[in-house]
Amino acid sequence: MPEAQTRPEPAPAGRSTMKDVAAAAGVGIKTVSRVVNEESGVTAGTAARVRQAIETLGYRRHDGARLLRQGLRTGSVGLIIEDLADPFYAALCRAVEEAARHRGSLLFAGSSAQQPPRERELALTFCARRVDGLILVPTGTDQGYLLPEQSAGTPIVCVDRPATGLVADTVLSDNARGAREGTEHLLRQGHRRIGFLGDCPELHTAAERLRGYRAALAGAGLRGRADWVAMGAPEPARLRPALERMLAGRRPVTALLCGNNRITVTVLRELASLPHRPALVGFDDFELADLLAPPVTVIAQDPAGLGRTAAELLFARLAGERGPAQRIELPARLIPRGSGELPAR
Amino acid sequence: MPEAQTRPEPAPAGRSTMKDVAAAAGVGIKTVSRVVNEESGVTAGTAARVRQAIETLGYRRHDGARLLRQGLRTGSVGLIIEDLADPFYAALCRAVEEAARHRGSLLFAGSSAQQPPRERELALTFCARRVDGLILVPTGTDQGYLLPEQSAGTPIVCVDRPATGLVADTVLSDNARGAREGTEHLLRQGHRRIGFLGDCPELHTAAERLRGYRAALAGAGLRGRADWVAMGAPEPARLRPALERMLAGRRPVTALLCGNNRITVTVLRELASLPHRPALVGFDDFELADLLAPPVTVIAQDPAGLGRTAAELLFARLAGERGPAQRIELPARLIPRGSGELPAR
DNA sequence: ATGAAAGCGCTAACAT
DNA sequence: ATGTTAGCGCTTTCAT
Repeated sequence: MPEAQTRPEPAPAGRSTMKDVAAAAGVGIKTVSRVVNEESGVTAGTAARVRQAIETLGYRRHDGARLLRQGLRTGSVGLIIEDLADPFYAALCRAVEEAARHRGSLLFAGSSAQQPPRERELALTFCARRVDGLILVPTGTDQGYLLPEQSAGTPIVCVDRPATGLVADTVLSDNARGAREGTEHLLRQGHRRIGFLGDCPELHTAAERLRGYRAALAGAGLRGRADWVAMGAPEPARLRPALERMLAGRRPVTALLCGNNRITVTVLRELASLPHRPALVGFDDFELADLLAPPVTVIAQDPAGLGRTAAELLFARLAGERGPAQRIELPARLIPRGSGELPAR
Repeated sequence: MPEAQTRPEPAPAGRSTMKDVAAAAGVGIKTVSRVVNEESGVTAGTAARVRQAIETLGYRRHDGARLLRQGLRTGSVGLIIEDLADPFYAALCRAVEEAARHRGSLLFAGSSAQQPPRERELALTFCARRVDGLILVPTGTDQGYLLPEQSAGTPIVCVDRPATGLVADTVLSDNARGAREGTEHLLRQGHRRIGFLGDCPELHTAAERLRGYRAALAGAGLRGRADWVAMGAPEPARLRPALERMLAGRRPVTALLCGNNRITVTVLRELASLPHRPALVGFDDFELADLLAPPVTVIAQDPAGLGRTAAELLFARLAGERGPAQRIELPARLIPRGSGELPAR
C-alpha cells in the first residue's frame, strides 16, 4: 500500500548520506552505492529495501564527492562572455549549453562586463572548481594568467576574439571579409564616399572590420578620407557628432558602414529624423531589422555557430585531440534588405 | 632575481595537490593550507618558500575538495529558464548572475526549452551538485519532484510563473494588471472592438493576461466576443488566420492586444502589408520598438527586476530567513509610443 | 610556528 | 551477494 501515508515522512532537514541510507536499510554502505549507481550484484529484495530508505530519507547522491573520488572529469564547462544579456552572446551561450548538454556537461556561465579583472577572476574561479574546460571571449589585453591552467591540462577555447599571450583554439567570424563585402556592396550601388563608424580600434573585431572596409576601398581604387572613419566607444554622445561631421560639408558621405549592432542602432535613431538618409549596412544582424523602414541591410554573423564550433573544439580536446591550436573563421554573410541598396544620389 | 628564468618551469601535466606543494617546499601540508588561505602563523620565510613552490608547480586550490570538507555552502546557484538565448530570459539571467556575484556565488545556467523532463533533469542535477539554491522558471505542470530537495534544505524560488505542487517563494510580473491597463488604454482611444492574441492558455502568464483583458472590457461595460480572442502557440501558421478572422467581416476589431513578444513580432510582420492598420499594444517590450513605424506601444515587464528580486529572495533564505513563502508581483508598465494611440476610425 | 591524524561523502579495490 | 578499508584533496582538531 504505497499510498497509505498521505504524506511521506517529512524528510529531516539537512542532507542524508549513503551512511544514513545504509543504516536505515540495514545494509552496508557499498550496497547503497551499488543500488544508487545501478550496479549489478544486489538482490531484488535488498535493492527494494535500499530504495525505500532512499525515498524515505529523500537521499540524493552528492556528485561533488563522487567526482572528487573518481578524480577524472567534473562534467562541467565554464563560459565567459561579455554579457549574458546581450542577444549576440546569449545566442552563443545557448549553443554552448546545447553542446555541453549532449556530452553530459553542465554550464558555469559568467559575464566579464568588459572588465579584464572580472574575466580573470571568473576564469580562475572556474578552474578552481575544476571545470573540464573553458570557453572564453577574451576581454583583457593579456590572457597569460591562464598559462598554468592550460599546462595543468584544462583546455581553453577562445571565441569571437583571439587571446593574447596564450596559444589556444580560437573561433572567430571572418570580420575583415564581412566588412569588405559590405563595403563592396555599397560600392556596387554607386557609392564613392562611404563612412565607417566602428568600435574602439583596440578591439580585434573592430580593427579587422576597419581593415576590411579599407581593403574594399583600395580594391576599388579609392583613397578613403580620414574623416570618413570614426572609431571609438559606441556612445550616442560620441557617435552623434561623428555622424554629423560625415554628413555635413560640401562632400558628405552617401553611405555608412556601421561596425556593430549598438552602433547601428544608435545611428538609426539619429538618422530617423533626417530628410535624406544615406545608405546603410550594419555589421551584426538583429531582430526586426526587416521591419524597419527601410529594412536594414546587414552583415550577419552566426553567434550560435561560433558557440557550437567552440564547444566542438573543446570537447574534441577533452576526447584526446592533440594537434596544434586551431583557428577557425566562420563566414559573415551579407543580407540585403533595403537600407544598403539605396542609391547614391 | 625572479625574472632570471625566461620561462617558468613548464608545469607538469595534471593538477598538483597540496601534498605536492608541501613536498616541494619541504613543509607540512597544513602549512601550505595556511599560506593558500592566508591564515596567520606562518613565518615570512616559510611562506615565501611555499609560494615559490606553488608558482613552480602551477598549483591551484581544488575548491570542490575544500567545499566537501567544509560541508556548508558550495557558493553556487542554479538557474533554469526557458531559453538562455531569449532576450527576456537573458536579461533575467544576467540580473541573477550579478546578484550571485555580489554574494560570491557562481551560476549554473540551463534552458528547459519548455520541456518538463529537461527542467526536471536540470534541477535535480543541480541539486546533486549541491547548489546552494535554485531559481526556476517552471515549465512542467508539476514541480512536486522538488519537494525532497526543498525539505533537504535547498531553497527554491520560482520566477515568471508559479510552481505547481510546490510551495515556494515566487516572483511574477503583474500580468493581469498589465493586460488590463493595456486594454484600458485602447478603450480610452475610443476602441470598442479589441482583439486579444495570446499564448497557450495553459501558461499562467497567458491566462492572467487574458483575465486582465476581459476585466478591462467588463469594466467598460462591454461584452467581449469569443472570436476576438485567439489563444495558442505563437506560430505564424496559427496567428495569420486568427488575425485575418478578426480583421475581416462587417465588424472587424479596430485594435489588438498581443499577449507576448513573439506574437507581437509575428503580428507586426503580417500587418506590415495592410493599408489600414489596427491600433496595437504588445505585452513585453523589445529593442527597436521605438524605431518601427508607427513606434510600438507596449506593456513592459522588468526582466532584470524579476531576476534580481528572485535572487534577493533566494539569498535571504540562505541568510536564514524563515517566514512563509512569499509571492511578489512586479508592476508591468505601459509605454505609449504610437501604435497604441491610433484612433478607432 | 608547525605538523600529524581524522574525516567530508563518495567509490575502487579488495575481502568475505 | 555483501561488506570493509583506504583514499580523492582538502580543512579541522589537536599535538608539539
